[in-house]
Amino acid sequence: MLATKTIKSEQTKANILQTALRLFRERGYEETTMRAVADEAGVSLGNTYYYFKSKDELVHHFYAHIQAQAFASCDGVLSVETTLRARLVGVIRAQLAVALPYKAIFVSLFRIAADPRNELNPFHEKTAYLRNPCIALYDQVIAGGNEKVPADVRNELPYLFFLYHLGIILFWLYDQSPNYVRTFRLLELSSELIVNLVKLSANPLLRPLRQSALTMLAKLRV
Amino acid sequence: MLATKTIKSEQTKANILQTALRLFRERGYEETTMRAVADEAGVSLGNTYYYFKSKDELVHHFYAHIQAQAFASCDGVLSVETTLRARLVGVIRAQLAVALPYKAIFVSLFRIAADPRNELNPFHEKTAYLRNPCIALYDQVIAGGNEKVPADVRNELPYLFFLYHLGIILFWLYDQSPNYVRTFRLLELSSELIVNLVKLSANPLLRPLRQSALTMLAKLRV
DNA sequence: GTCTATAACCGGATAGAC
DNA sequence: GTCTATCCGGTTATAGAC
Repeated sequence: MLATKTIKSEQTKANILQTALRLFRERGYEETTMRAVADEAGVSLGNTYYYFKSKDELVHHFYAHIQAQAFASCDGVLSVETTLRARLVGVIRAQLAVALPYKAIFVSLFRIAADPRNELNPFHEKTAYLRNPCIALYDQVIAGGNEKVPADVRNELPYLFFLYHLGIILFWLYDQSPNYVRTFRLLELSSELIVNLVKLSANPLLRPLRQSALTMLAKLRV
Repeated sequence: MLATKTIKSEQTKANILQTALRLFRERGYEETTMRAVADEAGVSLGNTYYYFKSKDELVHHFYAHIQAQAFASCDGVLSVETTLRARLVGVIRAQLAVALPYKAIFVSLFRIAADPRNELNPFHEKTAYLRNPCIALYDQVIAGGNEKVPADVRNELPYLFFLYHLGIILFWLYDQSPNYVRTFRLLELSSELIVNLVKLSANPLLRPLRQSALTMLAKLRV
């Protein structure tokens, strides 16, 4: 009896989620009303809210799904590329590629995740489980590359690459160009700049600049 | 007769706006309902919409109000400071000082203004009336400073400073430290870094890096 | 033709009955 | 677990007063 009920509830929940994801895809996020999700899933509005306490929560399930795909795709890149730049660009490209078909939904999600008070923002402790693997990914990016990086810079780089990757995503969200050519252009050009800057950071001429940059990062660390 | 009516309507409009700004301050943006604005102003909901066709429009007035104050404050800075760094830091400090008492409102607005599709976002054409004077301000910052800047860099710098200033504000929105000490620390340290980078940009050794940076900016220009 | 007020719509979210 | 009924707030329609 209990088992039957549990199974049924899981089916209902899965049904609602699948319906919602389909409608998000077909109509976009804002155009998908909770009433429409309930109707199409063949349940009541109240029941939909019983399983998902907000419309946002439906989007977060979708987001988690995409994340898993993206990380799998990055593994492929890291096992092939050997230069720092190719690995960095490859990983970001792989993540973008997975997200690309769902841009409209990511834009909507950003609205929630950008809120500093929202526990889903990319710097909140509650999203550390998402952020830390991502930083670890950029550590792998550097570790497997064949460039030498000064030790002090090397320490900060994974987190800086994580920030860089957030920046690219931010740009993408605002990018209105066809096929997001501007985003990919930015990625190509800025990654070259960044990798060159990393290489140059070992140069004595840039030592004072490098020192004050590292000091700044140290002082801002929480 | 006509004049009387016009005057009365202007008073009504001003009354609604002042009430809205007060409530935004007291309760925040999302917590301020249009019904509350109407109630507190002693007019009907319909009348509020007669004068302001959306809640966003009230926000535009709020922005304009703050910017006018901020610019006045910046004038003082620009007539006193002579070095590029002091002018840059002074102008950003002045703007932050004006915005400081309204942080709660800015945070709640950010959730809306961060949305690329929302007309309140800082890159939207509907906010050009705020953005362009701001870029012009940073042009003044550079023009009145006694540092020499290579002409090609000089061209891009006002917009880059505008982006930098948005970055500082973004950091501020997330900053939970008492009196926003982290934001001011970031401002001090990063501005020094940036001004040093601008000075170094004239150095022949950095010419390739500078060139590719400028090329990137040119290619990304819409 | 300028202004004000009331009622209603829409969609996200909740309460409480069964 | 599921429903119906309802709230809530942004927005609109409309009717009419001056």
